[in-house]
Amino acid sequence: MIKIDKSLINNEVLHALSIKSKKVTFQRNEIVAEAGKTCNYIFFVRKGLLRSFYYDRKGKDVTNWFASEEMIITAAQSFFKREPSFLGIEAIEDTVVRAISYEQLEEMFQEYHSLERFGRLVMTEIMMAVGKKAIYLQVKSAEERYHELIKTYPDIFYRAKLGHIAGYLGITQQSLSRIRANTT
Amino acid sequence: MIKIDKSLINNEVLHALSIKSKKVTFQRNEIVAEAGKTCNYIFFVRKGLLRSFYYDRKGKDVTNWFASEEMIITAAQSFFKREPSFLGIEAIEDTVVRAISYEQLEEMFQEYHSLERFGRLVMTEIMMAVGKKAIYLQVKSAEERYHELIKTYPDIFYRAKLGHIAGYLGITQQSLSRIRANTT
DNA sequence: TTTAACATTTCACCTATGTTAAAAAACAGA
DNA sequence: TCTGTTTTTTAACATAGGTGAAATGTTAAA
Repeated sequence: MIKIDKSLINNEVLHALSIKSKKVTFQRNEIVAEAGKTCNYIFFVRKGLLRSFYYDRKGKDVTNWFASEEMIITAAQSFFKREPSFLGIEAIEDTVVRAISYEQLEEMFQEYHSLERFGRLVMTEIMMAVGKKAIYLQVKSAEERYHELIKTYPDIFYRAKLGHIAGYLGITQQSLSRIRANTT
Repeated sequence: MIKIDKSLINNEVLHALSIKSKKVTFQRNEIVAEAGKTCNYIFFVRKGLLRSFYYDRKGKDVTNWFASEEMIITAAQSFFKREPSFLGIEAIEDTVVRAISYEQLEEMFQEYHSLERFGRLVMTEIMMAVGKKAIYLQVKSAEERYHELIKTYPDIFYRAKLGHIAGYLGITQQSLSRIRANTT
C-alpha cells in the first residue's frame, strides 16, 4: 500500500521511465512473480489489485502486502538483493501494470542522479509504511488493526477475500469473521 | 539493528562524512532525542547501546528498536519527513555516537551522487529489517520471536532490560519471564 | 436451474498471552 | 555492609484469538 508521488520526479526522468518500462497484463488469480525465483521486476499498478504472500511454517498462505491503482509492488528483498524470493505475487483481479526490470532500473539510477534520489525517497516511504505495520502488530488488537486497515484503504474490504485480509492482519479468517460480526 | 556496510562508500565520501559529523557522548538513561520534537540527527553508534521507544495508548513504554556498536539509529519518520517524532531515543548504556544533522546530510546528498546511492541502499536494508520484524509479529509465537532475537543479536540478552526486550517483542515483561523459565 | 466449488460464518473448545498482585532477587548509593 | 529502589520472577485468574468441524452463503459452469 505504497502510493507513488510522481511530483517528486522531473518530466525527463518520468519520460525515460515510461520508455524503459513495459505494459503487462495479468488475469485474476494469475501468478505475477513466483516464490523461490528471483523477482526481476518492480511493478507500477495501473489497474487492478495484487497481493504478495508467503507460506508460514505450517503451510498456511499469509498475505504480506496489497497494491492497487497507482501503487508499487515487488518482492523487495529478492528484487533489491538479487536473491530467490520467499514471497510470491499474484493478481487478485484482472490487472494492468507497468514493469521495470532490475537491470533497466540500475541503468537509470546510474544515468539520472535525480532518480537515485527518488529511489531513496520511495524506499523511505516503504520503510515507514512497513514500520507502521510492525507497530500495529506490536501493540494493537486484531480488531483495531482491522478497522485501521479499512479506514485507510476502504476498497480492500470489497476487493480482497476475507482470508487475504485476515492473513495480512496476522489472524485467522474465522477470527476476522468474528470481528466483523461483533462490530457491524 | 541495522549494521552499516562501509565498503559501499568510497573513501572520499567517508572522509567528508567524518568531517561533517560530530562526536557526542551520552550517559546511561540519558535522552538522546525527545518524543514530540523533530529529530534532527541520525546517529552512528561507536560504543554503547541505544533504544527508540514510544508510549502505547495505555501509556505503556514500548521499545521499537535497538542499536549498538556499528549500527545506526534515528527517529526515521521524523528525521526524513521533518515532522515531530512519536519516538523517543534513549541511551541504555554510556554511549558514544557520531551524529549528522539533516541539513548536513542533505548537503552531502546533493554533493555526492554516490552518497545518495548509499542512502538508498541503507534505506533498503532498514526496510527489509523492519519488514522481517513485521513478518515475525504476523506469524511467529512470542517464544519464537524471542529465540530469533537472541540468536541474531545475542548480546542484547545481557545488555538490555527484560522490559525493553519484551516491549520490542510485543509482549509483557511477565510473559517474557515465563518464556525464559520454560526454556532455560 | 442445478450443482459443484469456493468463501464465509458459526460454534464449542483450547491455548498463549495479558492482568494484577505479591515475593524474590539484583543493584546502587550511603 | 546495609538499605531503599529497581528489576525479575512467580502465581492465580481473565481473555483474545486459534483450532477443527460443520452449516450456510455465493458464484459460476454446465
